[in-house]
Amino acid sequence: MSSMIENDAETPFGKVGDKLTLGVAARLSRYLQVLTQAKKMGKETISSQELSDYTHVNSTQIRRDLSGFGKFGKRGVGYNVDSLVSQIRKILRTSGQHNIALFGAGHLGRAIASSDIFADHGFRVVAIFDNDPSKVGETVGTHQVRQAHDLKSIVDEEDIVVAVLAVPTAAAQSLADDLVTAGVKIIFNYSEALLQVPPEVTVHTSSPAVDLLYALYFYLT
Amino acid sequence: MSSMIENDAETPFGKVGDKLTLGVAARLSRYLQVLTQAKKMGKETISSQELSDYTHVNSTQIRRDLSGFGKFGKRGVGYNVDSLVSQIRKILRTSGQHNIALFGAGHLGRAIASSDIFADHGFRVVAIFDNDPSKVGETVGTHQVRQAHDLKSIVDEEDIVVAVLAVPTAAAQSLADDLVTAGVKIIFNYSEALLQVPPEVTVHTSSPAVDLLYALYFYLT
DNA sequence: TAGATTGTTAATCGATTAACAATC
DNA sequence: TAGATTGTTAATCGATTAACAATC
Repeated sequence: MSSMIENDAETPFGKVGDKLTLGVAARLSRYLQVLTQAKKMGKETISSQELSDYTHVNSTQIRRDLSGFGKFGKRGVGYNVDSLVSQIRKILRTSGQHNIALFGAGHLGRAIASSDIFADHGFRVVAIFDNDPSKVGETVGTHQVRQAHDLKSIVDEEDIVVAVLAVPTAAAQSLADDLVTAGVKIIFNYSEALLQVPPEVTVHTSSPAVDLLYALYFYLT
Repeated sequence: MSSMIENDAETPFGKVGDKLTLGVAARLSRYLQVLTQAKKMGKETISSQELSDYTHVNSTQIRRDLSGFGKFGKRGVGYNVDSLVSQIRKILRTSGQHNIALFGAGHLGRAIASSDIFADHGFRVVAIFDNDPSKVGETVGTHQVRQAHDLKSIVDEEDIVVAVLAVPTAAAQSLADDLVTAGVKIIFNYSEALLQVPPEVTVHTSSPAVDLLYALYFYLT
């Protein structure tokens, strides 16, 4: 009945002790993205080759990554989309619900609030903030825009783990400071500020242009 | 005067023949992102350790990546931000201007059109399209929203390399088909569709939630 | 059965890192 | 000079891949 892998004296591939290596965790996340999309499109089964086409990860590596955690596939058939989604969620320990606070009720904030991208992966926007008095009180999605004061009590009450910053670059650092004080551990930064945070806080800065540069390089060569 | 690296019999690190390896190209792109932000903030010099703090890439590796192309740094001082930006752009062959067509004039499209994220890296939005008649003709940024017909002639005339899709998921695949026909080679997909394209076309699907899952894993463990 | 696709091995290749001399 | 930081080496470690038996 155990879906855990025994920890022998030898470390299994792709893992260091209990933790996944960076590479494996990143790839599993990508598989999850494609699987979630595939599920929405009604696909019931997917092969490692199809996953490879969408993720650009070699199909052997996909099978290898997955087989390290169990025999999830059926030879001659492929992987069941539904069950693979829940297996990977288990491995990544992200099966639960995670609460997000969204900062900034401009175009980007509204786009995020009305999108499924976070909801599909178990992230729920529980509060939207903006410091522009003309926006406070407006309804965005199912939330009313609030002013961002007394962050600490809101973060505690709503059990907020992640803050998404869709604010102007000039406002980002001071907001980040407040968030750190309030105890937020993961900041998802859509602004162009280089955020300074203590080591226990993770900042992920969105960078579509960087992704494009990368794609362009391989197009140009 | 040559800024090129000689191609000896032995392959230099991080390169396969003429081309960068995937890893090096990805990391150089990330350095560029941080450098561009640092430049905006008025920073003139940056050390490999600082770059490491912002990119989470080991500082030795950063020095190694860079030193493969020349001696860009100054011992005891660090790297000049401006000159490193132009060196990396040269290496990635993305010094020039690249034209983008943006599809979708909703919240996300407007957020993209009014942002500097693409402009800062030499990408210029040259046209915005939407099939909603009520949006056609509206002004977004400096452009008027157009209807997306006769794509081929627009792509040719405006020399469009990249299409950015900020359209509803249901509309994405048929638009992608039209773009492929029109000769677009890179599609940046913000929808949740799993796009099917021929092998010569690159699709990059934006996935903030996946990035979050990944960050969350390391927070939870 | 025949065809397809997984799970796994074994070999190779590239990434990563600590350490330190060079030098600004 | 003293302190800082680069450029580079050498060793290790993890990622990648082709190939194929197992089996659905």
